[in-house]
Amino acid sequence: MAGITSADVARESGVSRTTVSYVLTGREGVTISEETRRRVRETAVRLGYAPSAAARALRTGRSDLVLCILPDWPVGPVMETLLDELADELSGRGLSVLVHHGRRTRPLADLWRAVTPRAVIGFAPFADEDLLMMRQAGIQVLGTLGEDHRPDEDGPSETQLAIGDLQARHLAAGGARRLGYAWPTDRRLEDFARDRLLGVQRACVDLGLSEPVVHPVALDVPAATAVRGWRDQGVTGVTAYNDDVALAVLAGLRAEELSCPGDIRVVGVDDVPAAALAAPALTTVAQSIEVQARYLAALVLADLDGSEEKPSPPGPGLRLVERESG
Amino acid sequence: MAGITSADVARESGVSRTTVSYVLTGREGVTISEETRRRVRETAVRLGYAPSAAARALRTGRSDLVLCILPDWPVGPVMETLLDELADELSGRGLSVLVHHGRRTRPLADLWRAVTPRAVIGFAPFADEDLLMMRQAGIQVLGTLGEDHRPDEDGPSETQLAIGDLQARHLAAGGARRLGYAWPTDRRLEDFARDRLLGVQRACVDLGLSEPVVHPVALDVPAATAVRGWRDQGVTGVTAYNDDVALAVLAGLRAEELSCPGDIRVVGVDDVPAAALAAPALTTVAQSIEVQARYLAALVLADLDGSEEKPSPPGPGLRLVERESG
DNA sequence: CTGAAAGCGCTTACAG
DNA sequence: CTGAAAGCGCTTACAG
Repeated sequence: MAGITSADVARESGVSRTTVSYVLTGREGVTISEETRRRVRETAVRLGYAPSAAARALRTGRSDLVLCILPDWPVGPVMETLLDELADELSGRGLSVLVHHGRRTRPLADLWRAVTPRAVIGFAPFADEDLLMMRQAGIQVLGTLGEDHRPDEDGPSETQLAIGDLQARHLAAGGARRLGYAWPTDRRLEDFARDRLLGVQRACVDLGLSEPVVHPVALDVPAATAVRGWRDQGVTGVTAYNDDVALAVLAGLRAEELSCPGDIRVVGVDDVPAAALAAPALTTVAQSIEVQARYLAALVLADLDGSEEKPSPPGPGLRLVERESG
Repeated sequence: MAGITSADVARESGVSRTTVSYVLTGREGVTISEETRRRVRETAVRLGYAPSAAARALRTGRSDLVLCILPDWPVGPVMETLLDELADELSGRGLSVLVHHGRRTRPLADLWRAVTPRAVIGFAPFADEDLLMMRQAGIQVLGTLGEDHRPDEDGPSETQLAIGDLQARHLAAGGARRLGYAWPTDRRLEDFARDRLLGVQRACVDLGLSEPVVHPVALDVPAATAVRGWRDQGVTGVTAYNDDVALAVLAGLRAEELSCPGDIRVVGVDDVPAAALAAPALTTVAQSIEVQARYLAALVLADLDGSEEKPSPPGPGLRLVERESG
């Protein structure tokens, strides 16, 4: 053990542990001479003292960690960016972001008990029981589906609806009268996919188009079957669940020797790096990750500061990135 | 606070906290009646008792967490899979994997102090100082570049060399006499890229080919310039740093209206999902993630069990996935 | 076979 | 302005 404790710092500086603690935690309302403060801080640095987080957590019941729980499906580059941004925003306030890639193999409780985080951010829904326990333990719990912050609600997410809506309207504006929806075969994505599809469906109703034609699309193989289906049903524009699905659709189009955008146009979601490099380059809906990250960070910090008023959620911040595919 | 402590369980079960601790940690060498054990365990479950990890960490100086430090560049789906597998392997032994996406904004020490992990796995090199401090604190530190486990060494990684070698030999076997290397423009990837390129270079020497022609390739735009360069220099086979880079090369080929594999063949690394969907489908070198994950897990568990002999490292486990591009 | 007690390192009322 | 002391919840020699 390195084993440099606050007692060591106290002894070296000729003060009590109380004073060391006051100085180092920057406690307000205590008057300690500037001279003493400097001496303590200097000694701490010199000895390479870092407070035991375990002891602090035990004493205060709280750590400086923010725990992010990811869903059990591969999250992709967009989520990665979001987490990076979030970590950046929070590190300025002494908070560290820790991520759990959540195959839920062990009870979630084991995890947050072990971490005693200040806040838990869930990128997948929590079980009601977990939610309750964490709240009882005084942990700030943020749920997020897309950017929405409301773990308790069950209705479709506004953002997901807006994504589908934007995709559909773009294709309709380009002249498509009959749309297809490329549905991910991965079961774990169903919740998101449902809401996005609903957005497309509502837009179709609104625009006087017929119901979108849904075909399942796997991610690892050209979506030839789905493409043939759409072709035979007179579909000229396909909204894909996300860019990964859209890539499979484009591959299916090539396999069936249909032209894109000539025969069928395609629009994805996420603007992953591969989208710009696809054949043809993929038109897609991008979300402004920075805005989401800042909002999440603001939520955590507002709680940290004990401020009553919560920051107001940003809009969906969607942006259509127009390329060649649609 | 939920606030159910071992004292509560002890009182409810009519035993001492000592006994509760012995029963619940499954301590060997103590004889406690089966009857008592059952009663304690049952009470614990009934009360929803979960030991305070902070207290346990303070007392024992160790938690059940394994901390993974990622590099500050986007890691992609391969790393995600690796982390998932690792978490799976370790969860069976009561260990939870936590990931830190490492823009090194705060000192690393703050992080591991706060987590008191049992082991730290670095997917990017550690500073010597951090390494020393963690070791001193009794934390098991594993470094990994690719799959190699040797944070201290400086020479090129055998695995990275082998990747480049395999790429080059495949293209040469297909008839290419002059190779190109697609070098990532992202500075943070240089260490890996250098070793992989070195592997290609050595293979070229070995095969009697001329030096590979290196061109930088950005990830967000078709690599038209690089492609023109290779064409003008008579290159007929391009080894790319990874699949992302290869995708940009394929896009550049299309932009320059060169055929692939007809004019220039391309081989990537990683076998990301998008590789199979590229135009043309990308030939690539895949690593066996499961094997790496198991090895890493075995390393952690060997230390946990205090076993002297370390598991022997698996080979690179490379596999050429042959598709249309090369 | 079981219990009383010490102690991990911190923070924080409380007393000077 | 500073210090002695309690206590967070656990584990673990040690004594019965």
